[in-house]
Amino acid sequence: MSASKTKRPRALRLHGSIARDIGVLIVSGRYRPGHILDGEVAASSQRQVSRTAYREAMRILSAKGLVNSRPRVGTRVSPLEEWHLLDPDVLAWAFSGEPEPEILHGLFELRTIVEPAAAALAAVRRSQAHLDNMHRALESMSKHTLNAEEGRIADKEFHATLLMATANPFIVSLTNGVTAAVNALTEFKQRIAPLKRDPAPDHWRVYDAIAAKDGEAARAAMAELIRLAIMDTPIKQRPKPALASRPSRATSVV
Amino acid sequence: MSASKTKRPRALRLHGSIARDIGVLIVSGRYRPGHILDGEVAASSQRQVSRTAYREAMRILSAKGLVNSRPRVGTRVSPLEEWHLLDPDVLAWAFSGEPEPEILHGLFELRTIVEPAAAALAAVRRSQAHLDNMHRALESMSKHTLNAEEGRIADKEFHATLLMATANPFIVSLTNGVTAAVNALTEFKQRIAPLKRDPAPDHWRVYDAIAAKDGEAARAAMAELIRLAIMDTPIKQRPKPALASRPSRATSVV
DNA sequence: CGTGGTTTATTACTCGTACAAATGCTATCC
DNA sequence: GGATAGCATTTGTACGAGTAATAAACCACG
Repeated sequence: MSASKTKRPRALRLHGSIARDIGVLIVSGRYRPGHILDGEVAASSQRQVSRTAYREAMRILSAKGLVNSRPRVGTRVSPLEEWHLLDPDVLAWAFSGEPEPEILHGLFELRTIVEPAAAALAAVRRSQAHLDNMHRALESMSKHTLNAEEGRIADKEFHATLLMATANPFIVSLTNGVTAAVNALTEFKQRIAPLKRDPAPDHWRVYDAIAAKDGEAARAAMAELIRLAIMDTPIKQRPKPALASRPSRATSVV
Repeated sequence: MSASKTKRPRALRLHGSIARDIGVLIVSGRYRPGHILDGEVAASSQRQVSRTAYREAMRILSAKGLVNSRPRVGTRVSPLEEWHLLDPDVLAWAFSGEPEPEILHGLFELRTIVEPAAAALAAVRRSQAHLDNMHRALESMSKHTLNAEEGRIADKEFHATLLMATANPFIVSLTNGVTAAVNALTEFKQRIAPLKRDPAPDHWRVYDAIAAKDGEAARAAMAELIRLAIMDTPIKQRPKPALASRPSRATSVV
């Protein structure tokens, strides 16, 4: 699991940063679905980069379902339902600013569905190595708390190991995305209001159930953990219903 | 939902087909994680394409977590846990050949977790438009059966609309991937052994529960539907445990 | 007045070459 | 023997030219 220490490029390459910039503009709502970006020549010269680099950035965004390009039309921002929201990068971009309440709620709802079930599977399938790893992570988390970077890494590690213990490649694939989001979310929560409640006990209850190979107990403990995490998250109530009722989307979706 | 009829390029572009070719080689296990692809100049000249096109293909694969490139090292196939398995393209590539039993089982397990919960949400949140759309899809499915392309499209439409009715962007995002896989899977099942059982009644039960806004009934009906779908799928028992016990992975995962 | 095929203009797509930057490897020096 | 500077290799970035796809304008025809 410390496989996440895989050597990566220190800084993003040019095409990577262009993709990130425009990707953030898209997921943050600055470029709405249907919006047509500037042509390759114009956009690349505006940004003072080569057309090659800009095109490679477009390939990245296109691979993540955020845009699609066609001759004679240009590069158009794809409708929301085509976005690969579970892609780790897309998720990270979505949480780079202040996440929309809608997104926040949706992510918690998904976690409420998937993670308790995953905990139940993990309880049955986990190896001793998984268990040890989760134990180490929880000790580190208890020691450093979520106020320290090290504690947040341990939290991520705990959830990642749990999902890996399910031995289901698709659930494992959710790992990166969800942990990326949870990480961003934890930092976000810290920015707004430092956590008062100690989250370690909830995690230990999940651990104990998994250690005992008790699937149903693990499911219940994880459900409770997520419920508490939701309680701790300051969902910003949107005072203006401007964005809430998007007439343009409501009609187009179905 | 006929929004899925969005005009798409008739045929894949050059970079797209290169990405698909190499992507299939990777997900099918021909290129194992850690394998280093040929250098850009060699690979592009072998395929008689420009380095530009080949590089754009690499950017696509990289965006889907299948490879990562670094100067002086080359382009290396990423470890399995970094693959974006829920990406529609990756999923389609995985099912383009004969899917691994491991993958098949994992996908069904994920559906067992997500779709009943989604059905319960959909029952509460669905609009009349959603309901009408699902009704149309089921009528078409009952009429054409899954043996015809039109019936399979209707099946896809039913599941897609159901997931959309949850009004959860993340669950909607699962739509494309899961439907892509289910579609490929249905075709696969048809190739092996045409379906004898009529799947329409199971779908109607889900529909009725959603129409009645009965969340728990919808959850149960969907769970049963998936259970039956699993029964209908000929899981090929792998006689040789060769691939089953991958010592290289087991140690590296945790 | 509409309808179907044809042309055209625009845009992304592909190509080839050249040079720059990053980085693993190695020889060197202390 | 360990740090360090140089080297070689591979990807990264840039530019310019020509090709292919296609939406929209156009025109002939019923």
